Amino acid sequence: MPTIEDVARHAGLSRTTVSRVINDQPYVCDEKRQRVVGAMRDLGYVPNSSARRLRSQKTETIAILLPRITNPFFSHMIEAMEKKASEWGYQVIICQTHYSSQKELDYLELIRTKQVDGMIMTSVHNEWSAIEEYLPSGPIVLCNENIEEANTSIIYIDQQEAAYDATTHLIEQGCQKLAFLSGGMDSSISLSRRRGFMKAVQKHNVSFVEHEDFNQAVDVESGRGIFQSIQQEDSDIDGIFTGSDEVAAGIIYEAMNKGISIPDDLAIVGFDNQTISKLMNPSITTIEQPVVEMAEKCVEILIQQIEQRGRHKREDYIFPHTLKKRSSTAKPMAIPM
Amino acid sequence: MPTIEDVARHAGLSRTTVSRVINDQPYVCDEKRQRVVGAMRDLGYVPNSSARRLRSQKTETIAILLPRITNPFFSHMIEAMEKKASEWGYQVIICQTHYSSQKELDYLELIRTKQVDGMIMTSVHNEWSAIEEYLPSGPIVLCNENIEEANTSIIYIDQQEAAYDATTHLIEQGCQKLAFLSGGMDSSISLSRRRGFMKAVQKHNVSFVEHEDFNQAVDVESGRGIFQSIQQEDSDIDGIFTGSDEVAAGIIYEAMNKGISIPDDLAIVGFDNQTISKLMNPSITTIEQPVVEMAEKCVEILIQQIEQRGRHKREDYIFPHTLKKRSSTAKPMAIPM
DNA sequence: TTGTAAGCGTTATCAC
DNA sequence: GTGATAACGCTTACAA
Repeated sequence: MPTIEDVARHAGLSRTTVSRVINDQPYVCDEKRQRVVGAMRDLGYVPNSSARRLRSQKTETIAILLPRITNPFFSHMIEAMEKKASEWGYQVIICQTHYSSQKELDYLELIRTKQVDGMIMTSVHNEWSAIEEYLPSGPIVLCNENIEEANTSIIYIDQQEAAYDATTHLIEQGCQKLAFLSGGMDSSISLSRRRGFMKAVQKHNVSFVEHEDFNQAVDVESGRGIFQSIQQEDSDIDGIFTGSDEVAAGIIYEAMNKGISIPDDLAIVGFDNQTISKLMNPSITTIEQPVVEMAEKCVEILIQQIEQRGRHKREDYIFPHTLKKRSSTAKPMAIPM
Repeated sequence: MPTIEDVARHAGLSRTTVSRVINDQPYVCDEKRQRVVGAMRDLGYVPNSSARRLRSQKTETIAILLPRITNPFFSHMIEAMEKKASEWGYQVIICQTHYSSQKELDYLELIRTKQVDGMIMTSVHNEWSAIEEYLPSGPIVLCNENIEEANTSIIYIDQQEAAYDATTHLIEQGCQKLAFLSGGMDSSISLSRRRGFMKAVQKHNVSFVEHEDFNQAVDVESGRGIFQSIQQEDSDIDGIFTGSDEVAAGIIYEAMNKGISIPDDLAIVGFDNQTISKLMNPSITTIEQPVVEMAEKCVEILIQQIEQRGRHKREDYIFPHTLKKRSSTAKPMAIPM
């Protein structure tokens, strides 16, 4: 591997001049510039990026923390983030926490050890106070979760309002007894959605059922399991807010197998407007988030913070959501309210 | 940010000794080891990884090239790769080529500029001769595509055999006129599958239809489009090999809308055994690949090559595939053969 | 406009 | 056991 020194010697010039050419700086006359370019080509020179990083204290790399990339919501988000980052000349390191707070901390070390210039967290599994410790090492921007105490910029949709809209829709369709599913008791997202659900339920004075495993609804399998337990123990539930298209798909799949009619016997709302929500039969009513726009905004903000240096105060970017009404809630004799 | 020098001063020792402690080397007495550890803690020291990279000529990072991460086949593959790499202490950079040969070359530069120690390519959009140029810079392992000329290790399933099995299954179910869909004329995967399809068709002397846009079948939308064109121009086709569960889902979706019965009027085979193939109604007959095992093997081989240095000769790792028979091909009056 | 030289933070070599 | 010292390959004051 030739170094800048080799190029300089080959061109009969100094390292400085070569460096200037590499970095497109002025103060090199055309003739020498050509000589350098020629020498680089002759030797097949490429700048060593480790050396550049050490010298310039920049990595042009960002880390994205997420639970699992196979969740389509996150894979769409990452797709857009990587694309945007790449346009700005940044690399993306992917960090799957698999819902572990320890792995989250391990990955946060990347910013302390200067392996990345900045970080995006799409989920948060530690107390904010623990994450805050890393802020002095470089910018961290949140995308998706809205942590109240967080003193850094955040991108999200109004989860409470979204859940309220979805729940109200179920009620408008004539549901009398609801269930609220979520992917965990502790996440900021689940908490907000629960608030929205409760607000709608209380406003319209509709009853609802709670159950331990309603808070473990994360994928198709858990959706299937929950349907079975509902059928055995709470078969009078006639409307479910799932918080996930995959969970909704699992429930619908199992319901069809058992001959339960969706939406007549049971109406269901998903979340995220994933491909599957359109393809299922019946198709799934769901909440759409502008993932791509959120992802792009997030990368822009992060890179801007990286390039400006210094500490940045919190700014909230709240994106709009949309209720996509489809067959899984289209009760024939819905009562207009 | 404290440096090793600061720690050394704080502990009243030399950089060397501190370095020995950091790297768990012998020849440091217990007392001084403790002093160093204490100093590191006091100062909140973390080793600077850019400096380490420069010094050791290693990045502990690998790049994974893929078309788009939103394709579930690839997101499952990446999930497993990242997990495995992380177990070995390696970072993963994600590189989406979006099917562009130029972007592929851009990302290959990562290995020349020593930003990564090695590389996994899950798709190939350049001539092998172009990619070969990068081999001297570091190991590149292929996972998924089987390039004949490639002089590097490869992991794949026998695509020809898989397509042959799927096509034979369609024929066994009584299909008389088939169609072969693929995601592009030029990829090694499409070519192998086409060979397998042709082999089955010729062996059983069944007819088939060719059409320009049958080679542009990449996602749900193109599946829908192709169904429409088939219905207009080739409505006597009664069996389709799609090469993709998403395309199959698109066709089924559209067929249901148009009142065409699957599999009675039209049987369909997908590929990859994605979540959606089980959930669609009718469920999709498909070919399963052991993605996770392939991904893990691939990372192991790559890391092994990285840590052994030197040039490695090609080895082929061929994984088994399985035909998952489901409703989309379950013709009631199938003729056993 | 060009070159000299001093680091960036580590680790490896060698002498003590 | 321990500690100077010289790289690793690059950028950037500062001098010329």
